This record gives sequence, C-alpha cells and structure tokens, in this order.
Amino acid sequence: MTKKRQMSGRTVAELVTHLGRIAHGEGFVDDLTPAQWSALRYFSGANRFSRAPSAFAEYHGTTRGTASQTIKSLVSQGYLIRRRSEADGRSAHLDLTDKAKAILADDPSLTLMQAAGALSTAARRHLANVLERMLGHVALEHGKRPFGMCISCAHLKGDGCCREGKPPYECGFLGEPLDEAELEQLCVNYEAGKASAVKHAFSRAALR
Amino acid sequence: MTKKRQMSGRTVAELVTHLGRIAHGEGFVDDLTPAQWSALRYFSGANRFSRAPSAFAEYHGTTRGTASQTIKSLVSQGYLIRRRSEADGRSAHLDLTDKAKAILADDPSLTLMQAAGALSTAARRHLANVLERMLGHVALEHGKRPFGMCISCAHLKGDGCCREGKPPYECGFLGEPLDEAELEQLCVNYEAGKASAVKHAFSRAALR
DNA sequence: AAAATTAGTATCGTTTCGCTACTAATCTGC
DNA sequence: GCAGATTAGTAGCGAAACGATACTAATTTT
Repeated sequence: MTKKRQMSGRTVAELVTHLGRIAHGEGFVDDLTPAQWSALRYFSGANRFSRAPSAFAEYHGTTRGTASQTIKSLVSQGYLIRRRSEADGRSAHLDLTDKAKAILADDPSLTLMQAAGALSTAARRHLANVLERMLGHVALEHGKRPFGMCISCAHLKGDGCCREGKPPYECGFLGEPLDEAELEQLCVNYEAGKASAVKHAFSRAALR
Repeated sequence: MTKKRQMSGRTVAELVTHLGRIAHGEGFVDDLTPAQWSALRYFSGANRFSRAPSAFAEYHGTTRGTASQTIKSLVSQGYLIRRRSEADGRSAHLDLTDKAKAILADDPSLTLMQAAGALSTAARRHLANVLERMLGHVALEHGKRPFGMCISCAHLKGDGCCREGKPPYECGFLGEPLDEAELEQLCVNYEAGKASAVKHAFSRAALR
C-alpha cells in the first residue's frame, strides 16, 4: 500500500523532472544560454516587488552570485535595464527591454507551454492547481519560498470593486495597491491561501 | 481567448520547470552530483533494453559524451557495473550495485516524490496521465523519444494469462517476453498506445 | 553610534556539458 | 561478400554554470 503510493509518486516525480529537462534542454537559442532564458522568463512574469536579483536567485534555486552574473550578461546585451530602488538603496530593479519582449516569442520552452495549452481548460487548471500544491510541499521542505500569483495568495485583499479612494485590489503584506494585471504575476511574498477556492477549483476539474 | 489559453499554459510550464529545478536543486548529497543522481535514478527505473549509455543520454537530454562521462564516474565509484552486450558488441549494459540501491534511499528528489505521494490516488493518476501526454507532445516536437512504461505502450502484447509456452506479456516491438515487474519500468522504445488501453492498464495497476 | 543584517557584486575553482574527433561493431546496398 | 554508411561508446578540449568565499554599501537593530 505504502509501497504503491511511493511507486507512483516516483513516476510522477520522474515525469516532472524529465519534462522540465527536455523542454529546458534545447537551450542555446538566439545566443542566449538556458540560464539566461530562465532569467528572462522570470523577469517577464514577476511582479514589481519581485524583479530583483536576489528574488530571481531564490526562484532559480541558485546563489545570488550566480544570479548576478546571469543578470549582468543580460543587461550588457540589452535585454534588461537596471534601475536603482528608491525605497531601498541596496536593491535593484530589472525590467525587460523591447528587445527582450520580442525575443521571448522564440522562447525554447514554448513547446512546453503549447503542450500545456493543448490540454482542456479544466485539465489545465487542475494541473496548475496540483502542481502548485506540490510546489508548496517541496518548497516548505527545502525552506524556500514557493513563489505564486497574487490571485491565489493569502495576502490578497479586495474584491475588484472600485470604491472611492480604494484600489480594486491590495497586497495585505506589503500594503500596496494592485491592479488587475498584476494579479497573475509571480511574487516572492506569496503565501498559500484560499484553501476553499483551491478545493473548489480542484473538485470542479476532477469532474471533467 | 487564445491569449488566455497561452497564459495559463505558460503558468503550467513555469510550474513544471520550477518544480523540477527546486527539487533537483539540492543536488550535492552524499558526494554525488545532480547529474549522477539523475543517472542513478534512470538506471534504477529503466528496463533491461534501456540500460545503455546512449539511452540514458537521450533520456537526460544530453549528448552521449556527457552521459558517458557521468556513467564512468559512477562505475569507478562502485555504483554501477558495466557489462558488455552479447547481442550487440558495441553496446554496454549498466546495472545498479547494492551500494547504489542503498544510497537511493537518500535520493535528494525524494521530497518531490513525497509531494506527489501526498496527493490522492485519483489526482496522482490523473496527473501522471496528463504529464505523460504533455511529455509526448514535447518529445514529438523535439524529435525525441518520450520514454514510457510498457504498461501504457502500444507495443505491449499479452494479457497476463499464462498459456503453455507463452509468456504472460510480450513486447511486440522487440519480440521479447516481459514479466510483470518489467511492465512499470521505463523503456526507450515506448510508443504512446491507445487511450482506452492506457485507462485499462492504469486502473488495473491501481488495483495491484 | 556600533554591531548585525541584507542586497548586490567580484573572483576562483570545480563541475557540467556541448562539440569534435576517434575506435569498433553492425548494418546496407551492390 | 565486401565497401561504405550507420551506430554505440569514449576521449579530450573549451566554454558555460555554479558553489563558495570575500568584499562593498545600504539598512536595521540595539
């Protein structure tokens, strides 16, 4: 019984790593290395609180030094623009240039996105949900932050309704207003929440 | 519409690569490098037709040269045993030593397996199924073989019933008999089978 | 104001890995 | 059969990735 569970857990784990590796494998496209592609992808999807070198380092599972190196090369190649943080003089913000946005259309991991896109909407949502839970489990075990979207974050406040002087959404952790487009960006400060919403989406997908 | 589909496909793709990287990240355990752990895992799960350097190279998304190097180090450390193939003088077979089997209990990607194991049986099976489909899609796109288990392979013949002189299962591609334990091992020659067969095999395996 | 913490960078040495070249065994076509 | 092509595996080189350490500068703590 336990053995069987172990067994198919192993199968799933192998599928995940294999899939990740294969999709990531064809890396050296358009003169960018796999690590550089990862960084570009990260800065493309991260929200404004998370577009810093150390956040990327943590996301990418590497050291700040390595991350710094990757970022430096992207800045020198004109894919990222570095900007000092006004709030904290130590921090730096990285933003994508138009050149970067253009080249992301050739992202080598596009086939993986397409493979996911080929699934039914329900299956895809279910999949995202399950993977998110697994990520939470693994991140917790490794003492890392899971990185998730505001849309399913415990810190999210607000209901999208505009009241006078109030933003439609807000991050309860940072006390910062959020607009709708930001809800689906990655954040370092993500904390798993909304168990009910999760379960709801989950059971719905399972019926498919 | 299409944009939204793209969007959440991207989310899923990112989850997969992130999960793979995080779990794989904590790699340098017990004096083995991440690549060596991968190899060990591969040779632990691959069937006897697939335990060759080139098969591992393809699975691991790398070149034969690199794979050869990784394997060499494992052999010299006493984790793998090299054996010449009698059928094909060019080929080599690698088998795990007891030392390797013992160390696999410390597999750094164990947390990922546990995260998968924490799911419900139905969710896990569904997940494996979906990931398998995605892998097929990606592998096809990249011109690589998807590597799967006999249990859901189009080449599998037989129904598990022992008739006189006939093995319970057989690989229709290689014309080789298969025993039950081999049905859940990885094979290079895997080819996606009919969806109905997949479902059947899966539900049967679940009962085991 | 001193000490501790944090963000980021620089540098070094190891490891990984793609690439090319090579050997040896097997397969193909004439 | 036999010459040429193909395939399995290895060797070695150079580039890239990355962990580790050490460092600067800004911020927070006490």
